[in-house]
Amino acid sequence: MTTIKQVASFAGVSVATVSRVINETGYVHEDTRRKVEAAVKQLNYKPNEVARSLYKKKSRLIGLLLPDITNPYFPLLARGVEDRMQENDFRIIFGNSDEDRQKELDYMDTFVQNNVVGVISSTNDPDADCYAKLKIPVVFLDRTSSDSLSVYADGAHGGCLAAQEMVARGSKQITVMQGPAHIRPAQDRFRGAVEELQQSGIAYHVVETTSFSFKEAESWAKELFSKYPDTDGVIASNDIVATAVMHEAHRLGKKIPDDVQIIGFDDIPLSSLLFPPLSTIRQPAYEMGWEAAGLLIQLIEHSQVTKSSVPNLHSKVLTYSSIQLPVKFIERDTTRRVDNDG
Amino acid sequence: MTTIKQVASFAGVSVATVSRVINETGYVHEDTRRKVEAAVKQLNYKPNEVARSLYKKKSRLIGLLLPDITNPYFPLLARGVEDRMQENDFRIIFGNSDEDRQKELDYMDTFVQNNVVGVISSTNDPDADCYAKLKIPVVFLDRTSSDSLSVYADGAHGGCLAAQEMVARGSKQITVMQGPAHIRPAQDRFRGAVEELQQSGIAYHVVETTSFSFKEAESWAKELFSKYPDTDGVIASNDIVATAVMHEAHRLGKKIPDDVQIIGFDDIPLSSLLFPPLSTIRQPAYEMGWEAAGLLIQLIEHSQVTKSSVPNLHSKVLTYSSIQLPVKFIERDTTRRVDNDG
DNA sequence: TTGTACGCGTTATCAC
DNA sequence: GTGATAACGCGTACAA
Repeated sequence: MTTIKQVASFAGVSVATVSRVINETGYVHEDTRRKVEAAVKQLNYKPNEVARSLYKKKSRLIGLLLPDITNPYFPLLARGVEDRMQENDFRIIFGNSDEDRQKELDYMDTFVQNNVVGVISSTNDPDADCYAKLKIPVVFLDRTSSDSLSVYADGAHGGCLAAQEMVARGSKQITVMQGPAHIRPAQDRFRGAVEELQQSGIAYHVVETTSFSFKEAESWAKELFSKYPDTDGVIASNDIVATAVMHEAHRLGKKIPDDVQIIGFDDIPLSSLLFPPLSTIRQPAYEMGWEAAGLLIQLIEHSQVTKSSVPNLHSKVLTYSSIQLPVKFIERDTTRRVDNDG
Repeated sequence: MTTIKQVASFAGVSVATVSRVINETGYVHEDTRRKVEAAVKQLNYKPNEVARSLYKKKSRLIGLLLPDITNPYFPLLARGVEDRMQENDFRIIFGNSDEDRQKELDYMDTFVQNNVVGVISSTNDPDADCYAKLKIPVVFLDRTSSDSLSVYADGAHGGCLAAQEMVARGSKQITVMQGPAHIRPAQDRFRGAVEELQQSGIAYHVVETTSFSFKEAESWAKELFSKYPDTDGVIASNDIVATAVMHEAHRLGKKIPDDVQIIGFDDIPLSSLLFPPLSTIRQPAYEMGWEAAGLLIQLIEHSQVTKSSVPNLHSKVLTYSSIQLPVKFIERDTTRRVDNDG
């Protein structure tokens, strides 16, 4: 690897001068600049990011922590983050937390040990110590915290929407699957749905679930139809769970959507490929990742930032706020057309 | 962030001593060790990886380059890599290449600029200059190169298997979808299938495809059934394409598997969730990632490595070789039971 | 306009 | 056993 020193001697100047042309800082004679640039090109010199990072105490790296990239919801988020970071010349140190506290801590440690300039995390506990102690900006993705900046979808409204659409399409005996208790967004959408149902005075049951794994979802689906056989509408906690419900309905010979309507949540790529294609509440996952990255970049670039909760009106300071993205009902074929209302 | 210097003065020793106890190198009196350890704990000292990396010219980072994490085949690979790396205290700088040469180069550059100690890449051109020039070990994942170490699945055999199973289940008019020309594994499985078909003397047609995107796959599926309406068996280039074929067959009112059998490739999580669940050739993606990471770690740890192609029998040297993992036919419901052969 | 010299936090090589 | 100290590659005062 060529160093700045080699470039310097090759160009017959000092390292300081090379540094100046590289970073476009300070004066440098046109001729010297050309010599240096020639040397850089010829030696194919690329500055050593590690040395830079050590000196400046900041790198071009950001940390990205997601629960599990294997869960089809997260790759979209990751891609949104990556694309925007890439465009802005930031690179990503990536890790899966498995919602495991220890792994989360380990990753946060190595993030700071590697001088990352910011982190994006999808954690269940945004108020955890490891984030509070951080001296670099953090953006929570798909999760919310009152104290920190977040990018998330409007889960409550999503749940509400699901309930409305289902009721509008004639379901009278609705069962709502309640997602894992420790996952905030799952609870938000659950509450949204339940509140809407209560207001409309529609009968509903609740089935509790404790994970988003398909295997387990299958057994909750069985439980659902055995406990509440009259169910004619299911609001699932996400698309994976909805898929399990579809399978079970299928197995029981129930017609979808005639006997039972199903609405999922997320709109993962899978959803449109099912038979019948799944109606669902779409979270704009890619955009969420994209926005989170954008927000973090802003935070990084204007380091002294005031959070919107405490706007400082006396000094010219940029204020940033959390971003809530809208969700949307995606009508496909596990719900009846509104015309056909029963 | 606490530095080694602060730990040193806190413990009343020199930085050298602290370094010794941290790295367990050289002698250090039991009492001193305890003092230092206490200081480390109290100050919550974590060595600065960047400084380490600068001095040693090697980090605990590896580069992982995948075409597109949004393609459901890749998260499994990524997770396999991540899990094994995590266990061995390596972290990952991750990027999507989109099969784009420039992005690939950019990522490789930043990998070396950040002193990564190894890279795992799923590239279409393992013989590219940027890999040859690398002074650190590389493992190609899901792709092969004669000159370099790879971890991949036996695509040719997979294609052959698909053809065998399809023929054994009575399809007489088989159409094979040929995957993108620039993607080696796709061509391998295609060739495997075609060779097997030729040997068995079975009639077959070929439909060319140029990507793995579902949108485009839909039009090829249409092309398939309009050009070759008698097709009673489809060997798809992967599960996404197979799904598109299922959709089209569905639309045309063809019964699966009675009128037409379909076999996919990969066994992505989606496949088992379709209706009917998709029969496919399973690539052990997670294991592939896991193995690639393992191989790379070996390479990193015994830096002077002889590739298996040139075994050096005269000196005690470890030799490594590429790893080919077996594929497997996963019988689900888009193929008929063998008993029911037509 | 340019060069010298120091420091960023570590590790390793010496002396002591 | 332990402690100075010179690197690692870069950026920036400061001097020239």
